This record gives sequence, structure tokens and C-alpha cells, in this order.
Amino acid sequence: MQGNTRQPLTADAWAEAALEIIAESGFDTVAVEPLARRLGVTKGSFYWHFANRQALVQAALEQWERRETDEVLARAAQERDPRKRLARLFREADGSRRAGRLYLALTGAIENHPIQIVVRRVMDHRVEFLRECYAAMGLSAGEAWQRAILAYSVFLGTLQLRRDAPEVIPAEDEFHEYMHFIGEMLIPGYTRELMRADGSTNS
Amino acid sequence: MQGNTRQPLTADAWAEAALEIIAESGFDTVAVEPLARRLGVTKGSFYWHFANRQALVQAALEQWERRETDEVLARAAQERDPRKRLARLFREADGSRRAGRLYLALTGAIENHPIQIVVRRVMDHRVEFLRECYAAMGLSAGEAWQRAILAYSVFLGTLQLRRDAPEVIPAEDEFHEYMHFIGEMLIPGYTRELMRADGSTNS
DNA sequence: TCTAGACCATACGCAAGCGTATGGCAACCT
DNA sequence: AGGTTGCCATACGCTTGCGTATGGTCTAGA
Repeated sequence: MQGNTRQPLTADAWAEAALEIIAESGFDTVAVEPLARRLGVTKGSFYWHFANRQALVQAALEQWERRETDEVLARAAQERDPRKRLARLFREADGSRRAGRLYLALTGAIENHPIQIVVRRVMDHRVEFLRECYAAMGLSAGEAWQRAILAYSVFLGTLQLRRDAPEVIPAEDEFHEYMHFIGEMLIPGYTRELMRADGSTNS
Repeated sequence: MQGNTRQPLTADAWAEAALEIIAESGFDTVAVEPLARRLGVTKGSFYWHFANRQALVQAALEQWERRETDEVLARAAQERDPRKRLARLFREADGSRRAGRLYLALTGAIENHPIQIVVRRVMDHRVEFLRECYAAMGLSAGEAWQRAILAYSVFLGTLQLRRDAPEVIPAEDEFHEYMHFIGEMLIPGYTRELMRADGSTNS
């Protein structure tokens, strides 16, 4: 059936597949044997690459944390204007559906201790990043905290709403309106031009 | 060890215990045999009350939905002023820690279809309730929708933040300040008196 | 060609959980 | 007293997944 010339699997490929499963059907459905079947091999392969199931989870979490912090925040940090940084974050958060599902799936298994560690670290980084954005806009320390926490709460809640009850968020057009509404609420001095990809203000 | 005169268990008691487990350690840790051990009986008891594990889940979900919608929303609906209704909702949402954990644990297992049904229904009810509050304040239909979705997103996100990274939400005093901040952001025409339990405005 | 190592299959023992079958026991009715 | 019914214990077979042990194959290098 699979006539391709089997190139050997790497540990990263296993971790990647594990993240795939987590995003699809939750963390605790990550099992060695089904995963092996999915990859077209058997357990024998798995236990050559990993000591046990926990090691796979660890590798998957490390891969996730790397992608999540390094890529997302690093790209947003290029933007000079803090308002544009925020707008860009909101835009990208709306984008990658798969990343959102994966994030929620991980927090959904927060009773697992390794997951708890990593999720908390990622959250801290992101809230701190938001706080710095608001602080750079001249807000006081207390206000920056409040705004950062509120903004991240909105992010988390929107993720969950879109996953669990997508029909309450009307349609494409209204959603774009809603994004502007969020911008007005969360970014002091918001203008609609901030949400444009190029970020041109032509004032 | 348990010297009490064993009064027989009811199906509701099993469902209640199942919800307890879900709130503690997640949905998929609900297993018949451990649950029986926890209640001091064996499987024999369980399979007298329920046909199978799925029936237990169903009963637990029904019990949860009843409590969640009937009790919470019905009490809030007594408040006449829509602004006070909203403030009361926010206050109570902050309160019951256990209910929040349970809610998140259920949404964390949303890939389970029965759970998906019930969670979606509860979400719809709540968002609709919020929307009516905003509409009663004179907002347009579109604005009421946007506000309702935003408010519910903040609710969900705050729940998750408090569970997964409680240290980012500073302390008791600052949190009360933060609650007022949320009130100002989410309730047009907010005054601090709205958050008082008695709701007195003494204007 | 011989060998070592990378990669994987197969087969086994073990534990946990589901569901069933059946028996026990107390309360209550008649 | 005998029978019925509600509630539970015990014992069994089955499945799934974990981890181990061991052997096979393919390739690169000496």
C-alpha cells in the first residue's frame, strides 16, 4: 500500500506527529501504538528513538515552546510602534487556527505537570510582551498590567469561543468589524489603519 | 474503617462524584472502577445504577447544565437594571472557583460529542443573556452582539488565566482594582457602586 | 566481503479499565 | 415463613496500551 521508499523517522518527526494528535483529539489520546500505526511503523521504532512515552511528550512540548515563543513574538517585536505591534499580534492570533487549537488542547491537559510548566512559561512571556507594549505607549505600570491581562484574556477567550461555539461569532464580514471593535477597546489611540498589513497611517 | 451505616447510593450521587473528578483531574480520568473505590463500593453498584460509562457521563452533564443555567442566570435575571445585572454576573463569575474549574475541564474535553453539545448550549444561553443585557441598555443590535461576545471572551480568558497562570494576576487588592477596570471596559456607564453587593447608587 | 550500527518488526508479560454473570444479603411485603 | 426487590460484592473474559527482549534488514565503511 505505501510504495514509497521508507526514509527513516527522526525523533522530531515523532514529536511533530504527537503535536498533530494533540491538536486533533486532545492530549491524552497521544498513545505510542496508535501513533506508530499512523506513521506506518510499529512500537519497535518508537522505543528506539525514545525511552518512554513521557520522553515523547517532553520533546513535543519543547518543540512547541520553541515555535510558539521564538517565531511569533520575535516577528512581532520587529514592529517599532507599540500600537502596530499590538495590532499585528491580534491579527496573527486570529490567523493560525491550528496553533490555537493546539494551545487550547495543551491548556486542557494542564493537570499534567510538564505541560503546566511549559504553558505557564509561554503565558508569562506573552503577557509580559503585552505589558511592555502598553508601557511603551506611556501607560503607567498598573494600567499596563491591567491592559495586558485584559488583552490576553480576550485572546484566550476568543480562541475558546471560536473553537467551542463558532456559530455565535456571526460571519466573515461581521468578524472583521468585531476585530476593529476589539482594537478600539484594547488599543488606546486605535485607528483602523493599524489593522492593515502594511501598517501605513498616511496621516 | 467506615463505620457509618451505609446508606444506599443514588444515580445522582454517582453523577455528582463524576463532576467532582472532572473538576479535579479532567474529564478522561473519570473511570468506573476508581470512582467506585472513591465511593467505597465496587463496580457491581455502578452497573446497577447505569448501563455503562457513557450513561454516567450523560447524567453528569445533565446535572451540570441544570445547575449552571437555571441557578446562575435565573438569579441574575432578578436584577432589573441591566447594568446591575452585568455587574452581578461578573461578581459571581469571579466567585465560584470550583464551577470555573469544572467549566474549563469540560471545554477541555470538547472533542467528546455529548460534552460538545452541552457546552455549546450553555455558551449560547450565556452569550444570549449578555446580548439582551446590552440591548436593554439601548445599544444597537450589532453593538450588543460585539459587547456580549467580548464580555464572554473576557470571562473565559480570565477563568483560564486564573487557573493556568495565577501568578500573573497580582494579588487581592490589585485584583479588585482590576475588576473595576473590567467593569469600566465592559459596561458602558459603569460606576464603582455597581460592583457593590447591595447595588446602592445613592446618587 | 565482513562488520558495526541505525532502524524497525515481532512477540511477550503486565496493568488498568470495561462490561457481564452470578451470587449474597437486608428490607419489606404477604 | 417464604418470596420479591433493591443494592452491592466477587469473579471472569476481553481490550488497549506500556515497556522489554530479541531478532531481522539495510547501509556505510574498512
